Amino acid sequence: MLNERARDIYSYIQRYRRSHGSAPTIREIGREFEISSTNGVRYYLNLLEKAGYITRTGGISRGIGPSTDTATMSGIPLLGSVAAGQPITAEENWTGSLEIGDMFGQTENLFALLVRGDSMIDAGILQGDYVIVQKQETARKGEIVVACIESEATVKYYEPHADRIELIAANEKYDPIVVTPDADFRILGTVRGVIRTVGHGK
Amino acid sequence: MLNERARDIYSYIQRYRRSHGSAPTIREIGREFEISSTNGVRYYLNLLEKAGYITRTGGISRGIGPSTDTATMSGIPLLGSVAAGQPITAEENWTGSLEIGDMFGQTENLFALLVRGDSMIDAGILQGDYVIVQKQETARKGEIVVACIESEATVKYYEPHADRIELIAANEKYDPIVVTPDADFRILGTVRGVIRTVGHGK
DNA sequence: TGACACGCTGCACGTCTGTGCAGTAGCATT
DNA sequence: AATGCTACTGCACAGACGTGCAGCGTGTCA
Repeated sequence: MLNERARDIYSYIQRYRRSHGSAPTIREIGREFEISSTNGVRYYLNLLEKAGYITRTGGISRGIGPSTDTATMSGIPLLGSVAAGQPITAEENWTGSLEIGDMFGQTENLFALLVRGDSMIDAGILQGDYVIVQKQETARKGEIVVACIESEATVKYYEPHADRIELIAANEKYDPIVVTPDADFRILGTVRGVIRTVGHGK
Repeated sequence: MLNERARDIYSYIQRYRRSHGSAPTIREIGREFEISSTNGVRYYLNLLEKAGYITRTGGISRGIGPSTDTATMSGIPLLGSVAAGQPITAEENWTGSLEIGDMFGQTENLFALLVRGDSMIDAGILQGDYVIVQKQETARKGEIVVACIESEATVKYYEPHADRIELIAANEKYDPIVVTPDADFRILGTVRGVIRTVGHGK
């Protein structure tokens, strides 16, 4: 839909807003991307507006607003719920967005997952909670990871051993899952936080 | 620390930024609060800046930024931790702010509390979690409330009876607290959510 | 009753910023 | 060789916007 440079500019606008609290000006964007004419930038802003990534208010300074359809907003994308197939690819499974901002540090590689099941109940992660996940391929011993085994995503404690990896639930009802080196196993990320809403269905 | 009008203006700035993606201009704030002179507004902006609520970049339009110390940001004010004296009055005990946005519906009467102790562990609320609390004087049976008994704030299940109120912990180690009608008891709000960050101290 | 802080008004100035119009180099089509 | 699209350059203009300076009415504390 958009070319790479347009997406870079969109990303820059988001980052700028996060750190400055306001959108950048046309000239600031131009300086960043070495576009000397304001109309070079306006060309891209028109693209972004037509594609629905931003809304613009004419005539006023820094009139670049977020898109109106609630999802794209800012925050952390909400990608679905753990225990489905293997989502985690950003555009698909986009079921909304969590507004968390800088609470978990850099939001670049973060996303949220809705937890299904009670396997992490002793770690205070209940059914219906959202886990905030940092996307990464590795993890340290004892961390809570979101992993993909045989196309199934789960949340578990990560316990690597010399010849195998154990994924341990925080619930006595469940036995550890032992992963051998030849299994179809991949770490999707490590859990960095938990968010829960209680009451009146919300 | 700040008077009411200054806090109203701060709140307006936050709301404006959320909906427009940029901070308001001095004149826009003036229009909203019926302050006809730009310097009437600047007077308050100086207060807010000195108090650390905002940072300002001189000379540029919409140069009102969020405060640099990560906490205050926008969102929900963070008022301290449960089990202290009796905080919950907005200005005092303001130890930061959680960026949650619209996740819990209207953020007007919400605030966050850091949980101390393990009395709600079976409800998935652990030590170090933040509970999101809706400020209100009443609660329904079975809701998790933040209540103030004899100047002590606690988080418990709310179980009213004809002649007394019971506050029940979600931990077998603790017995219910029975509150008689003549006791010094007040509901501060009901718990609407839980947020936890895990890993690397953050 | 004088001094001083608070919470503004009013205005002029200069810079920041979005907009409109005109033009161009490179590339792919036709 | 002409056409058209992409991705810009360059410039001038008007209005948006922050800043500085001067002044004023009200309340309070001494």
